[in-house]
Amino acid sequence: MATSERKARELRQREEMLLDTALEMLEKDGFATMTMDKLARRSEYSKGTIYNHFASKEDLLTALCLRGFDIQLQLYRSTRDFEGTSREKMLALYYGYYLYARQHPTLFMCVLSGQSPNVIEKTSPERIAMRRQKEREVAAICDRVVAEALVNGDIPADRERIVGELTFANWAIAFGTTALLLAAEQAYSIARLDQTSSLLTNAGLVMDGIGWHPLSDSWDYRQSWSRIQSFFGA
Amino acid sequence: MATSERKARELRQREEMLLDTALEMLEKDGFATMTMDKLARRSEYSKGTIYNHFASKEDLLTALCLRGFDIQLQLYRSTRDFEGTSREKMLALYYGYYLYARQHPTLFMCVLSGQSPNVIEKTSPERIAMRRQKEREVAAICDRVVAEALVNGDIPADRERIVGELTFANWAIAFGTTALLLAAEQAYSIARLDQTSSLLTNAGLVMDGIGWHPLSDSWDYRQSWSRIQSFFGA
DNA sequence: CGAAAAACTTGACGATTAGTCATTTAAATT
DNA sequence: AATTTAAATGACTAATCGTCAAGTTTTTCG
Repeated sequence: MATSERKARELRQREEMLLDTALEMLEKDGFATMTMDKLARRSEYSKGTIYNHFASKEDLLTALCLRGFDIQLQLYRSTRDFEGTSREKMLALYYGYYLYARQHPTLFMCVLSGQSPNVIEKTSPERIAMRRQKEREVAAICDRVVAEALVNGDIPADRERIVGELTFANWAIAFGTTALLLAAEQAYSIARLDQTSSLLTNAGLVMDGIGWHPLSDSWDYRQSWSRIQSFFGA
Repeated sequence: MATSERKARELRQREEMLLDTALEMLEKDGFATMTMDKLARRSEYSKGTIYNHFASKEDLLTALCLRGFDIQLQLYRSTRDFEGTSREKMLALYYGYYLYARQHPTLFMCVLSGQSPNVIEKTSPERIAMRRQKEREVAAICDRVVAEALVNGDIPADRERIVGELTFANWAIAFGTTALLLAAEQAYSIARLDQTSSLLTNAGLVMDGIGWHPLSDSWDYRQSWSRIQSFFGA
């Protein structure tokens, strides 16, 4: 059945194209003003066809969330080649997260609002499952860095520390800082330079709090930060 | 002109009533399903009258944000009478924030989504100003606790530390932790006990990272946490 | 190849929704 | 009591999501 395979591939390609278009509209005008009718018009397919791909507007939103996770994952995975201490590797993840949020603020917000019950209810079970899968993949990458640090002894094992707990703490400060800065930037207007600086500061506080060596008073993390920046820049 | 005063008072009362009703509907069904028509029907006023109070649905959303800030502020202010170290006082603010998010998850989310450009654009300038004002009040309460700690010497002054920076770090971890837990609770189902425990942990990490004395290895913050809990419970 | 069957596409349509505004109703003033 | 002022109303418009019967294309198979 070569034909059916080709069909499936074409469907997948069109779905990507639809998501490209939706993303474009989204990046330009936000989610509220992106309508299914406009998407139909711009993609040159009918609304019915679009509803063959997405069960609802919320299902489309979740499909975009998946893209968000993919971007995040790609950035995270690219840090594999980054050389440095375990703490620097974690810092690279922070920076990747920041880049993702900066370059795709709308997707970043989608991932957040896509968690609300109202969206989940109207999303197809398949996509919900995919979302969970990707979330797990993201968490796994952070877990790996934390686990390495625990094995190395970079994080002291004297207090009973669970990997998931430490990952969560880093995730929470990264998310909290990024989300607040992003929101503030949109609402008021905060300089971009202050943003990465705040993130570095907050990341440092949590990792110092964990006791993740080398601590910030015995290492120049501003320099690490620059190194990470040029790593991603290259 | 006693009559016009009475008029103004009646208007204000009705507005509160409308917000009560909207909040009820919101807590039950979420923002998307709360419609102005339904609000009109349930409040037994016409749509036109409702639009005399709120310039748009987004304006109503912002009015609800203001309520959220009021609840948060009330909880924060109530910690004035809480006796303890400066770090315990900050911890009490964390707990107040948690209570606010727990008891009014929808308002909590409103405050977040109410920052989006799309909402702000459609909100009346007066309410935007009120929102900013309340944000400042919340920040001021945190700032006061941080400033006290700096004066006390509970936070070491050796590194140059700015009050706003430290407030922001605490805010970011409190917000990040709470928002992620809340979202996870709604999407999957996470026990409530783990939630306050995570918040205590994360708060501890940041404050240890700041070097906020007494550090967590020389103080039992679980006990402080219980004390705060019963303080709010009373 | 050609006809029947299966799969897919389409856009008009129904049901809702945000927001407006001419009309009606109530209140205040003189 | 008449006039003026202010406020409430809900029918109406435009826009939106999602559906589905009718039409079109593609595949299958004798």
